[in-house]
Amino acid sequence: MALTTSIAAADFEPIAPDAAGAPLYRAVKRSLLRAIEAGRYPAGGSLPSETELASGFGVSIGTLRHAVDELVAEHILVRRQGRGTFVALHNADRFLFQFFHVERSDGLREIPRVELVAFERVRVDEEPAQALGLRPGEPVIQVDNRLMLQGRAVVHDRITLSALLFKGLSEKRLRERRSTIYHLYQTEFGITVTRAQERARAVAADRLAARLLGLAPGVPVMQVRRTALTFGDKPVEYRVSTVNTAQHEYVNLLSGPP
Amino acid sequence: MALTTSIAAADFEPIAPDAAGAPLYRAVKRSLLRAIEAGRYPAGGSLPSETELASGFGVSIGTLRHAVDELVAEHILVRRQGRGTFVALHNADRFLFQFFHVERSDGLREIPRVELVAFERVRVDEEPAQALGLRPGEPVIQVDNRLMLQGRAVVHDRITLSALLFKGLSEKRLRERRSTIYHLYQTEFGITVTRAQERARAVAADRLAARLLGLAPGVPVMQVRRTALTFGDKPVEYRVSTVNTAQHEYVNLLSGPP
DNA sequence: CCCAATTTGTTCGTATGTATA
DNA sequence: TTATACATACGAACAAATTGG
Repeated sequence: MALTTSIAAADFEPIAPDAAGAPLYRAVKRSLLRAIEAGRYPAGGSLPSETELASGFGVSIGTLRHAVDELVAEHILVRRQGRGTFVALHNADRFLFQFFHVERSDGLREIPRVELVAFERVRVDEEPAQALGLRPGEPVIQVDNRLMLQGRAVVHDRITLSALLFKGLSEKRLRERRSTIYHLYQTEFGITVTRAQERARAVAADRLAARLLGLAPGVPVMQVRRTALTFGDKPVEYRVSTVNTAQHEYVNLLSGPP
Repeated sequence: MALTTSIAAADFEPIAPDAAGAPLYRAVKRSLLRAIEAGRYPAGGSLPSETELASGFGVSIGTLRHAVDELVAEHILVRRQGRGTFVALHNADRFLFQFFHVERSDGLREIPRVELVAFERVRVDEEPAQALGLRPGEPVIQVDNRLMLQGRAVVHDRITLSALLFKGLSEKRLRERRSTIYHLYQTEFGITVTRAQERARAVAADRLAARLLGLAPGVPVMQVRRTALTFGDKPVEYRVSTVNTAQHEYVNLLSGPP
């Protein structure tokens, strides 16, 4: 016999229209999203079944599915026929390549080997402060990584994270992680990166980049500034990547108009 | 009284399952896509109503909507409540910015002023030939544009088009176009660009770029190679953009995992 | 190996609301 | 105002995938 206890009361906030005349499925979607943001369901965890959710919200199965459809389209939920609906998990290489855009000029994609070059706790500079919505001088964690492809140093990443948001992050935990750093954010800190914005320029390699990438200073390199966002477009990571594009390229796939 | 003539027979190929066990709405989607590709409905033109299409295909309204939903998500169709369903039109500035990614470092977006620098009919080189799926030496049209932002030359584009595909394209028609070049492709040649792939590198400015952008040769610039695709991922345009990123940046918005 | 229970996926049909011409 | 078109919401039935006995 299946339990038919109320779901809505305990796990979700009551559904209320977003605005006058707003569709019902949007209210359901918002309630689901709030529950996920609040960590009510851990990343990778399963939600109640569609029939349970629908009856819990007091809506039809079709309306519930419409709401879940949109969350699936936004990559926040994942559906698996016969198993259930899950909070999206960023465990695989698939996720890596969603945000890692460097590949060899001939099109070869490889998983980069990451070398941690430096791990520091510092006060935040003007530029990352603005990107992360912090006041200059607030404590941040600054990580320098070197990414190797085909045994060659191709990318230098300088990552800036709010020390408050990533309380307890240590060099050890960073070194000992399996999988990607975004997977670490998600599993260890409950922070899911949903989107990112990147701005790229061509610059002459500075001394640090030249040394780490084995280049002559002044050689043209690509500099990519990335702000990674979580739910509600809240910034959680600022990253400056310096890419040696002598043998590699920065790849971008565009789709049609929105 | 509304006409209830059969739609499917005249306008669409009969729906047949893609494969054993493939869902019905996919077959409907494919048939719709074929009709659009074939130019059965011009860009910007309206499709028959959902009820007409559904009865024409012999499926329920819900199944028809599911098929159209996917085409809308892929930006191939546009729905307007109370008006109808239309083949997506690339008329607006909105479309321009879908493929134009350069903006000022402070975030200012501006519509570029385009100067046609050269228009030539030549035999295609190795690189654009491969991108366009042509044999080296086939006739192509080569267009050189200079893009001005805030009165400054910021981008040089070299565009390569198959002379066969764009038969009748002249310098005059190119100069006299309103709107974007992709809009011209669509309205004058029936070619709709749906997606594009870009590969970027940092390079030292060559003499041509230096002259056109008013730079010293050797200055770092971004070089973006773009292949623009139409339905069925058929390549229709190859473009090499050289960007002076001294005051401007190349912007890219990423969404979550697929 | 098969069966049964569970869960999502697909398809159908109907009714009503909202926007447009 | 009226007719038409898409948007939302409801409910039902069966298919397909998964899991566990």
